[in-house]
Amino acid sequence: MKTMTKSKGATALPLNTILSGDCIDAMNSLPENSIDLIFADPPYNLQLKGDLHRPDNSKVDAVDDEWDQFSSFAAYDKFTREWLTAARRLLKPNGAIWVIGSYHNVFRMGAELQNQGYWILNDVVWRKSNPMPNFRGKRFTNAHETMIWASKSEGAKYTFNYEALKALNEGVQMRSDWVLPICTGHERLKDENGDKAHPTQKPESLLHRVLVGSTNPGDVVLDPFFGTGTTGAVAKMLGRDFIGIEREAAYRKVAEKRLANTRKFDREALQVSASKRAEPRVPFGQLVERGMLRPGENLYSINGRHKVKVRADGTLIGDDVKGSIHQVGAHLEGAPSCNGWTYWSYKQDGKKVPIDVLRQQIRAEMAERPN
Amino acid sequence: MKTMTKSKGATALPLNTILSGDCIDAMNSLPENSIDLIFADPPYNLQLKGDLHRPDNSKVDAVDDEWDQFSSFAAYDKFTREWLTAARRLLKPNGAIWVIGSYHNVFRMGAELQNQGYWILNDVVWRKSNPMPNFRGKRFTNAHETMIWASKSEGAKYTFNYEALKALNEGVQMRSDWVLPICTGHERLKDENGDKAHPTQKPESLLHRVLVGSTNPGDVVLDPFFGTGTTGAVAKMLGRDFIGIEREAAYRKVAEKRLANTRKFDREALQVSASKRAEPRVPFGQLVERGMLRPGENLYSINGRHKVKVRADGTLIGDDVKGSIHQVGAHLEGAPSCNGWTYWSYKQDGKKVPIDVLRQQIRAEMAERPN
DNA sequence: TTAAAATTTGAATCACCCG
DNA sequence: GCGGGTGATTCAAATTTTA
Repeated sequence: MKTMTKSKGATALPLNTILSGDCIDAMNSLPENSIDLIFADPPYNLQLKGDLHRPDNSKVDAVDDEWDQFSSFAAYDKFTREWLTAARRLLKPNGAIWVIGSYHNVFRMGAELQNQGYWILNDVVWRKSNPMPNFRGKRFTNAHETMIWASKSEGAKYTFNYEALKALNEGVQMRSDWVLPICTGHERLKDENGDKAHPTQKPESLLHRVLVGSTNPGDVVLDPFFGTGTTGAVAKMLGRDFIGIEREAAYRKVAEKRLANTRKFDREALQVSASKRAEPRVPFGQLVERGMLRPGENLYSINGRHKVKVRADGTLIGDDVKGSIHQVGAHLEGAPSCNGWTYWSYKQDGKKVPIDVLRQQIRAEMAERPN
Repeated sequence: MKTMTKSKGATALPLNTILSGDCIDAMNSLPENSIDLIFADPPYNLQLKGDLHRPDNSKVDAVDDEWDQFSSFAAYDKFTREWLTAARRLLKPNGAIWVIGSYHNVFRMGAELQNQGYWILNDVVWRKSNPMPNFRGKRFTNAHETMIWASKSEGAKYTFNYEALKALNEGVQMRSDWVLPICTGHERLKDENGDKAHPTQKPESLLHRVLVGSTNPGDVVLDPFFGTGTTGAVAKMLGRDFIGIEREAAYRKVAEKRLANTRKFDREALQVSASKRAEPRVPFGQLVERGMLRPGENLYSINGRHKVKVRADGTLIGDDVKGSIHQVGAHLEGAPSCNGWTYWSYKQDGKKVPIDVLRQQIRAEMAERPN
């Protein structure tokens, strides 16, 4: 499945592969403005002091790997500054980034994102339904992690599949707090000894929501701290291309095997609920041109308080106002704006019918006979 | 109720009073190592641009007060550095601080806390049960704010009333995410015109949990951004002493009146703080995200007459229909409504199993570990 | 008087295309 | 790049009004 396509000038993107080595060097080897989304789960700089034991004296298998050790905040900040700089260079102008962390590192990442000109869109809380309890009763159960979602710069046109996320949430808009279980059971990858292959493997459900919400099929997703490849696996399932970067050979090996066993969902399943904004624009005048409404015909406001006349050029005229369906509606309601399509009705057989019904008819025809 | 006690050397603490003026000057006028807990709700530096209207065209009453305006991140950082420095000087060696903020400012506060040698104990997420929605469908509903709880330094013996919090949480240890409603109704203070007295009044339930958890009766609690005095009111109710600092005379006036009407150990108010637990809603999309059902998988109607496919966003697609599990079921049966949970089954080992079984599984998980 | 329906409101970095 | 026109967009809870 490895591919080298979507070349940008002289350099091609190593799509659907895992690069080895230092993530900053690897990122700098890729062409600028070439990535749609970055998901980054960097070392958390945990600063654990000594071992932690449960009440039964069993030892907690803490994250004490060498890669998570930084000598100081300054060292961690330098690392953060460098990889975020490399990441920003890679992003397309309308690309975006997600970073995930805990209170140990997320404030430093968030501040650095802002310092570099990234524009924060949301912070999203992953609320774990089954976190590890606080065994000593000295603090609150650490039951969440924080993600930051940011565009490359202020004003960028980031991807946000609002309707798809709303559908995922059964018709209510998605909030900034996501309740999802941690990665356990069959999904949790094991090494040859049967121990967990990676200490902080993220659940696929988390990446599913991130990728459905902020990418489209065919987008290129980069994960500079690939680990055992959750980002790549979910990207592949969802029909996105991925690039992983991972320093540790053991993690790369587990990820390669995982990806080989991952299958893309079928095409139909990848279609998601689309926004109305994606529908083709229909000028109101077309209803008049097509004879669906006649010049001189009356339109009635949704609240029944206003009556206006259609003119031959597709504008409306009322007692003291004329203009487009939107302008006249806004003026009559004293509102800053008005969607004329849903505001006005015409009379058919004595009954009021919203003019939006006529727009639907035209759109249906367009779908049948494109052009 | 004003008192001047607990003198420290030559300087006495102005207990249970509201100091006027700039919070940094006021803090510097107080004796060092004298405060048990600081709760700080500083300006968030929202940087709002134009107006925002709801879909019904009503205008959102934005937080555009002069006190929330900063010229740059650098200016905001300088402000943060200065007040956190002054605050740290005031704290007793075993004292602690809480700060609250949103993604606009909380990362900068968190980083500065760490830089100054404060030791972060938890970040706590206030999940709002009734947040303002995202009206334009451009981002996730901003449904939470973040609090950081930190001791004066690493190794300090901070106060944590584990058992009291566990009791507040129906016998389960308190987690780092708190579901509480925003401040509305009778609790929301009004000015002479009947408008809200302060744009960002915090709910007493939030402060109740903070003060029960991290102070003891008789402790001195300082709030350098006192506003309309929620911290003071809850402190008084709980038998803690408070010191407030507030720049705006209008807020001080409202707070003084509020405090005069507040009584210690107000049973009724304590009841209010107990949060209601609602029946958990499980969106169908979560079954897809969690991998319990896979995009592309078939669902079968209870009568065996219909077969549809699951999509990645948790909607269904049939021959000529798509939508939620409920919408598609209703359409296929020609019914006005349909409970998709009981209407659809999936196949497991060749046998049809109602999807409601999967919902029961998730509900069971949630019931095991409530909140 | 009571229940139901309608209205109000909340720390918000909240369009996009075309000429 | 700028200005103007089109037209898409909300959830929970408290309060007020209507039936």
